[in-house]
Amino acid sequence: MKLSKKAEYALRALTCLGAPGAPPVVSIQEIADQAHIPKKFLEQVLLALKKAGLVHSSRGKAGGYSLHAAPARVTLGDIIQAVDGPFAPLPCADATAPVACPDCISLEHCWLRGVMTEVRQAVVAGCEQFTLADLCRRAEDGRRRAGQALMYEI
Amino acid sequence: MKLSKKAEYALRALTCLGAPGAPPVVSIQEIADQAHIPKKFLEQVLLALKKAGLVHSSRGKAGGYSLHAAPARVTLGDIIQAVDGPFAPLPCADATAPVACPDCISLEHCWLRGVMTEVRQAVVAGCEQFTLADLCRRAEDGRRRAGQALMYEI
DNA sequence: GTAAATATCTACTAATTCTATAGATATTAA
DNA sequence: TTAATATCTATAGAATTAGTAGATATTTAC
Repeated sequence: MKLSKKAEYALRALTCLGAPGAPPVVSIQEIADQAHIPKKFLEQVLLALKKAGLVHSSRGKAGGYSLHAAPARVTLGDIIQAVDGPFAPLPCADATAPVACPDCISLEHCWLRGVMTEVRQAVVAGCEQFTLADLCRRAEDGRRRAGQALMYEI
Repeated sequence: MKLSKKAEYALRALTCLGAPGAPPVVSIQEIADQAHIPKKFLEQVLLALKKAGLVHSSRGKAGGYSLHAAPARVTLGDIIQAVDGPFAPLPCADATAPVACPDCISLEHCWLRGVMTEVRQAVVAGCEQFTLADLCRRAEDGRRRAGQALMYEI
């Protein structure tokens, strides 16, 4: 029940790509600078986001990253799961590939499984109430209200 | 988003204490045997549960642990938080003692804070739908359906 | 009052996961 | 051909989690 750095960085990076006025392609270096994220670590994060289909990348000079999916159709849950793997309080309560827990009886008779499956669903629902579009809006609002420089001139 | 061993053991230990036919007091050793939990580790778990007021203990010969609160009034969330500490995706999104995150602007202007606060609430709600009484019922059902020996004769 | 069974406390070790860094390679545009 | 970029593999360091060890205090029964 703690947001990993990887997930936090993913959120910051994506809100950077989705900020009003952001250029169509942004390099790792620039994201790292804007969002204060260690560059080499950010690499890994972006790679995970790419693998999950959330961003698109282009190589070579003037290369970089851009949002792939529409911000309104990407949820907070999608982002977290892209970098941290699927939500699963227990191996047996995984949504798509449940595996019996080490010292549990069996998948069918594990009483914790049903409980944890419902907990997982609650978490997913809690994360699906926010879209990347929401996050970008909130991030921009936050910068405004803090009197901070906006990320990009618009 | 993973159930810690501590929390899992806490759940197993408490359902052991709350099982139908359970004696009024159960020793650490017996809980460890019944629930297959490393005894010394279980010690720490029970101490945390005691500190949180979920169990009562008595020392000396014939001492041991018993449930303190009514099982119907203890939620899954209470149990997890008793051993793992408060739910807080970020330090700034703690329910009772929010603290500004290391490299965030400020408590008031952090846009992630609002988001994570709502996520936390969703998690808490998901955990509050289950009471210890529910868990005990499910655990007993599970043992029955698995054709396992029941925990205590009734 | 002594022995045995119990909880409690403090400290430590081992294992795992998370965070971050390093360095080499591939790709692209100018 | 060069410079700027993404990509890949590996590893190091830090933090957290899981588990163990051993000494101490308390209570009951005899």
